Amino acid sequence: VNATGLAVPGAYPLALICRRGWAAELKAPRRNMPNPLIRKLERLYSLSDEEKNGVLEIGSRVIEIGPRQDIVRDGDRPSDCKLILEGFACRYKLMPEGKRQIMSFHIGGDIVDLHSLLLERMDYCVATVTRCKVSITPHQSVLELIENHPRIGRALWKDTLIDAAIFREWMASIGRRSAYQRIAHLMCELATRMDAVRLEKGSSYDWPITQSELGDALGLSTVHVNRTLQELRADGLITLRGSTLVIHSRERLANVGEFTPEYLHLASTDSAMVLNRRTPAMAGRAPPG
Amino acid sequence: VNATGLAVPGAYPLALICRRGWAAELKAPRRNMPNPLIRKLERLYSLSDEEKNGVLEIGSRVIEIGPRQDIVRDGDRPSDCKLILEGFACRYKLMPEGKRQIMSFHIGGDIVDLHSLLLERMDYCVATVTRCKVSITPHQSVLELIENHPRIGRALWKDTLIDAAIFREWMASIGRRSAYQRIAHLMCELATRMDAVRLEKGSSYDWPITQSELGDALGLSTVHVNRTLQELRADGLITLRGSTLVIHSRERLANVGEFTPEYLHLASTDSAMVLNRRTPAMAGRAPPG
DNA sequence: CGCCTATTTGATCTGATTCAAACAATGTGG
DNA sequence: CCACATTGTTTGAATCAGATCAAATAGGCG
Repeated sequence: VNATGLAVPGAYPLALICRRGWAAELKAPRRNMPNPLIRKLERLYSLSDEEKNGVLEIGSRVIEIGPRQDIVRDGDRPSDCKLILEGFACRYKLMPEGKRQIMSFHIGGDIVDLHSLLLERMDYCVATVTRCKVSITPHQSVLELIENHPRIGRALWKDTLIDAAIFREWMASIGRRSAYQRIAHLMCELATRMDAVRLEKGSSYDWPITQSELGDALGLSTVHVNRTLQELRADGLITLRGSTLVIHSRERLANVGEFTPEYLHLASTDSAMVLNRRTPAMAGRAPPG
Repeated sequence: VNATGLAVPGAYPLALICRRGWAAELKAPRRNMPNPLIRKLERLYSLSDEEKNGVLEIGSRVIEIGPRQDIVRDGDRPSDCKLILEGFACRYKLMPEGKRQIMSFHIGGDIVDLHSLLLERMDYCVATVTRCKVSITPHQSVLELIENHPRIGRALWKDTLIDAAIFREWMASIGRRSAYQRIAHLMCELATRMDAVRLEKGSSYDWPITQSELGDALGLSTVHVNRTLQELRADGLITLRGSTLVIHSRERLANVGEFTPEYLHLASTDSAMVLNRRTPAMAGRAPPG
């Protein structure tokens, strides 16, 4: 049952929120980890100390939510924003006849319903994929924060623009790439985004996404996802067992999936930043026909 | 040839821009028409006189661009924003092997590359569909404007959020609806948006989109679009001849395409509206839940 | 009129869906 | 620790929506 009082058929159960504490985690983080919102924002714009203090003063609370639970529902009118701290989540829409389209996957550092800050009514659902730790911040606090620190507002706006860029790339995938390419592309995207969070490039990744979720994300049937995954394995591109994905050659997989990271607008690809290389000369070029 | 100096194979020719005048059109509009940017913004938030004056002082220029010409290219780093005043435009991506995915269609009042205001590098192209009148405003001016009038920044942010909502709905269409439904859905969307601009609901619409463009927008082949259009005609849902679309029953077409207008977040569907209500005290605050 | 672009038609092929059932893994409670 | 339930993966067979290829029409326009 959502805010409108109507059941959403086929939706995941709504999360029973178990409160963990008020801001405690955020204000006194363990292991010298900076506040996750600050880390997120700093990947968009570097912040002044004053701005960072502004963020720290925000009253967020942290909750934990089990796997496959709805955090927000289509039609809801949330009064706070949710930031994923740990775990996997996704945004999706349910359509008549129970069809589902997953619109994006989210990992630590992603804000999943910033949409609701300016547009009151949700037009999609957000659900966890794995158990998640989620930080919840009242709209009121966010609005005050960006009122006092316009650059933070700018950073959040930028974040939603990157969101949109990812949607566009998915549209291209779903509309114009084969099943084989779509899966390869998605794997590259998520691997790249996970690399950006952990600040190093790996080849082994946490992959809690089921084949039916993959299908719903890529506009394919579960059966066909299964067979296509087998092809990818047979071609030596990946190993996927349990919930671990190993990418044997990132370059080959990217080639197959036509993946180029520009649309993610990671600092490293945009201009100056952390991660690895990238030849500026090649950036943004349409691949030669 | 784009900003990187490289040809984009398969792209439309880059617009040869014919300058029409500096701001003239915008400052002294004919027929008592308000400034189009103001009209656009007012559909998102109502503006104070001071804010309106701020908009009026902006130095925009108006240009005309012929049909099927690129306005901005993937990889470009524009230094201004483009607002469509008249005509049809679209955003698209080109992929290897010449495949194209159209991501959105645009009509008068739409800003097509607000993306570039905060993210320097374009990750998509913008092209005209028909001859267009386009207003061009330097980033610099827009940035100054929103610095002085934060609510205008908020309105623009909101606009990009609606953009993203439309992308999401398209993803759902392409990923999970049949060809028949996709076409019906797109027709409903555009009809609804055109109604919003002209402020009345009609049944006859300008439809300059070719079948091959339709296919590229919906992830279908031209041939299949053709046959599906014939089905829609045979079922008495539409008449499409020349560049005029007549929708015989909006309700039936919406049913077929599973179209509901909420995701467009038009003022009338979202409760917090523009023309009515709004007290100065509320300025900058989120609309009441 | 002739050129170019858009639409239409026909025939054929295939990537992907659907339905159904078996199998594997993981967890749960007794 | 096992029996059982649940959820996810795999397999096979039949079918279909939509793609592809190729060629014929129909419009629009200089």
